[in-house]
Amino acid sequence: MIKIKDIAIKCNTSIATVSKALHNSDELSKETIARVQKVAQEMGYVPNAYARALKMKRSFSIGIIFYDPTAGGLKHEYFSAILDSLKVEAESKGYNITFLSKSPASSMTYYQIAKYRNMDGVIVVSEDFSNPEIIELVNSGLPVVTIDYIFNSATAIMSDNTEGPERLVNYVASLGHKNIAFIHGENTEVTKKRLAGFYKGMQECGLTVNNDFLIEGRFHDPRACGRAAKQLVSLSDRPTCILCTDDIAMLGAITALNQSGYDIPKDMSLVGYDGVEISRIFRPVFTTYVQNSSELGKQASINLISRIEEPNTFIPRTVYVQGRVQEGNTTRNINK
Amino acid sequence: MIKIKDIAIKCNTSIATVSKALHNSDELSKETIARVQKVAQEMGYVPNAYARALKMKRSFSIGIIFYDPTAGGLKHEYFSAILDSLKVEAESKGYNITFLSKSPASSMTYYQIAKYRNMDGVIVVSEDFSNPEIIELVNSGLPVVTIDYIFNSATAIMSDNTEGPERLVNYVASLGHKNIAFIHGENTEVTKKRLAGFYKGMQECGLTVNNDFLIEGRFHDPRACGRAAKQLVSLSDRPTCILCTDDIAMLGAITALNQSGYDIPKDMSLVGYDGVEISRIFRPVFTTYVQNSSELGKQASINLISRIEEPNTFIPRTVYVQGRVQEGNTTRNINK
DNA sequence: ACAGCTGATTAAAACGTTTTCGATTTTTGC
DNA sequence: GCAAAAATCGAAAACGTTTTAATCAGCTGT
Repeated sequence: MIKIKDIAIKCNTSIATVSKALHNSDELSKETIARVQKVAQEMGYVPNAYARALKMKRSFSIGIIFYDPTAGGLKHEYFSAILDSLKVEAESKGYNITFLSKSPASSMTYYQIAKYRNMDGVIVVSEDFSNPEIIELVNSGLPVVTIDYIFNSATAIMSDNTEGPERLVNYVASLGHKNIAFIHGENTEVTKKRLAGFYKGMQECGLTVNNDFLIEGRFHDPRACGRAAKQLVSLSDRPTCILCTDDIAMLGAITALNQSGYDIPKDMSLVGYDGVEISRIFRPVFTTYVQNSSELGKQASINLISRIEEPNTFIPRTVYVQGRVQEGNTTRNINK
Repeated sequence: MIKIKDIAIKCNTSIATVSKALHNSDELSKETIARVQKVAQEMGYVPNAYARALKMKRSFSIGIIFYDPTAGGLKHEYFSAILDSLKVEAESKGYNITFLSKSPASSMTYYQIAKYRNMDGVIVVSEDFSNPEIIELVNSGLPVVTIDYIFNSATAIMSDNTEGPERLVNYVASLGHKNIAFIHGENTEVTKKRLAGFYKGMQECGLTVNNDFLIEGRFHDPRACGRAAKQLVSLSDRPTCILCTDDIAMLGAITALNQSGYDIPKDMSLVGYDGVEISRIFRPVFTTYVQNSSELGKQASINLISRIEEPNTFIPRTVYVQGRVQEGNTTRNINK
């Protein structure tokens, strides 16, 4: 392992000079810089990030906590997308990503682990923000950005759960649908926001919400959604379009309705949520609301890094990231 | 940031003693150890991994390279699973995971990045092992484990692509199928191995391979698989069971055959490959070969860590990880 | 009473950097 | 030609640890 000192010896100069040369310091002559850099190159010098971090008190690495006790299935795709974009953005600014995770070996808290590993900041994606360790971390003063949860002391990046249903309703209304059903998720924050968006959209389009058309399903549960869909089509006064809990659940609705002899979208229009891969691959392509998870990750990085690099101008803020309506073939234009 | 020196001062002792006390060194008296640890605890001391790594020349962190220029869709789920299990295993041994990735900012190679960040070892998951940087890394002497590719200088963890089709054939043969078709992928290493497994399985079951039943599709391409499936059912002498390229592709076969009025599995048995989430969620549940990607990740960690910790006893080896047949409902027992 | 132990502690070097500040040389202005 | 200013360089401290080797006090057995 060749180090700065070795270069200094070979160049007949001091380590201070080598360090400066490698950083193109302007208090050195052009010639020295060139000479040192050439030798460094020839000797195959690679700097040592840890020594550097120790001195500079900056590691240029940001930690990511992905705490999901339930390890929910769909989460993987969502998290992958966030991780990917977050990584790309951070790397483009010279930061790298390391996982912060509790090892059974030591009993450090998340905050301690972050400190231990000299993280410049942390991005938290969690299912459970009431975890005391997460709270400790957020309040520790270490730069933190949370995704899909708002602490008032940290910046939060939120996927917008109201705008989605609102826009979907507007879209299907524009196709001529008036009797629109909504198979929504369990009673959670997300569900509340989506319902609010649904009502908002209906109102905007001058449509009235039929309470029989509002059914509670379960997130990512195709069978619950299939049952609910069957229930809806069995109504004497039936809807022409059903917004499903999410794309995975919608698969159940498609299967159930197909088995009952309904063609999608001829006999019933179906709308999903999330825009997972399967919604694009499946035929017919799903009409759905594509969560912009890449943007979530990107925003998380951008905001965390600016928090790190400009600590004085920092005020915690909340960034809402919008998705887009994917106009697929599971919805029929009934205007024609 | 409180450090060892602060504890030493408070304890009226030397930093050497504190360091030893924190490591329960047996050259210290029980009393000193207890006293120091108590004070450290009270002062909220957290060690500094970088300083430690600098001195010990061990960082207890392992790098992971995920190089996938095509960013293929399915890859996400596969990679997530590997990453997850690899992480868990490494963490349980006190290692953490950091992403090694090329930042546009600097022009370091993967090897240099690994060195720069003091990685103890690296796990490589790549689509393209001919990349010169990957080769440089593997030959650098740094502990490396590759997944799904064999270099003779490093340990490789392989998912078995021959055993899968072989077992699937055996399974469907046990259900009474004799005329088995195989929609295979493009002409790649993986396809060659899977075809070999297919032939092997057929032979074991005393079945003959009908060349009309061998069709080239494309990985993860539902439409190609759908077309191939239609072609197969249009044959006068048609198969009773079709092995599809993979689960995603199989979705296309299901759709295509459903549209042509075929019921799965009554009129045609279908078999997938990979065992992705959708194969479990979809109804009917897919009969498929579940790749044991968790085991891949786990083995990668185990082997890398033993390579790191016992460098003398190291010999590069290849570990094959088997999957299992998921007996779903897309295959019919035609014995009955 | 003394050589030799044992057990507990610590001083100091080292890991590979960055950076401050002083020293030395060169250039500038007049 | 000389003082002042500018340019260039280097010594040394610091970042937070671990570890080797040395010190020191208190015992042992003769």
